[in-house]
Amino acid sequence: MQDNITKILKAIADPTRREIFHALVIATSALSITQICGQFSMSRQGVTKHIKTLEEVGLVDITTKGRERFCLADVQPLKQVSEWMKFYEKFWDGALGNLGTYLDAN
Amino acid sequence: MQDNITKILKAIADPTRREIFHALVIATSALSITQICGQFSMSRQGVTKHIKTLEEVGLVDITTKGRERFCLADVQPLKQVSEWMKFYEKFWDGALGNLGTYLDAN
DNA sequence: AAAACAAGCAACTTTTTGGTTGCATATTTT
DNA sequence: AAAATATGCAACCAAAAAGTTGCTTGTTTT
Repeated sequence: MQDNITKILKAIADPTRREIFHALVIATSALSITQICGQFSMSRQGVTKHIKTLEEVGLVDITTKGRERFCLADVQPLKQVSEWMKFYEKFWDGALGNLGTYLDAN
Repeated sequence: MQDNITKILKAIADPTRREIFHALVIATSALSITQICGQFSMSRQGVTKHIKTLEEVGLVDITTKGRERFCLADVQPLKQVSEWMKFYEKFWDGALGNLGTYLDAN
């Protein structure tokens, strides 16, 4: 299909998914699907789908406990984004950042 | 419409756009639309569209010179992504985000 | 055992996105 | 001035994504 960094970027490119992810990161404990859905105005299935795509890229881990499924955020995949950006950070301070800085540094 | 960070993330979530952006960042000078298109197998209009969305979020600056339009990469917008991620970097080292806390608590 | 609850699956609709082709316009070049 | 070049614009198409609703399955609770 597509490469990993693309999938991760697509996952966080959606505002609802960023909200869900954020809610999970700041949560003091794992949240069940229903608990998460309760925080959004859209349908349960809509939220569930978003959680699923987050899970697929590893930004959310899910553990089943009885009839409930508890979600936890995992920031690890973001490292790949960070890694991708690292190259461009070299150009942070060049006014319009093109090669100059890069050549100097290498 | 949508907020800025969302637009920037969507822009870089597409692999072709990341390629175009990268080509511009490492270019020694501004590249014309045709020069950029030459590097891709898809149609000129396809590439042009991608360049346009990159321009809309500020990742590419364009200057017209006669009948040509020259493109330069601008990494600045990526700072917003970096900024967004900063919050989550705090959790970089918790093995699985807050899973530890969760397991301990049960 | 029946009712209530948590959640998944599947089908379907709408919108967005990635990509195409054809045509128009302005600028060079010959 | 005619031909060639660089590009934009608009319409169109196909595939993917976002979101909905209805039904099913398993687990608790009463």
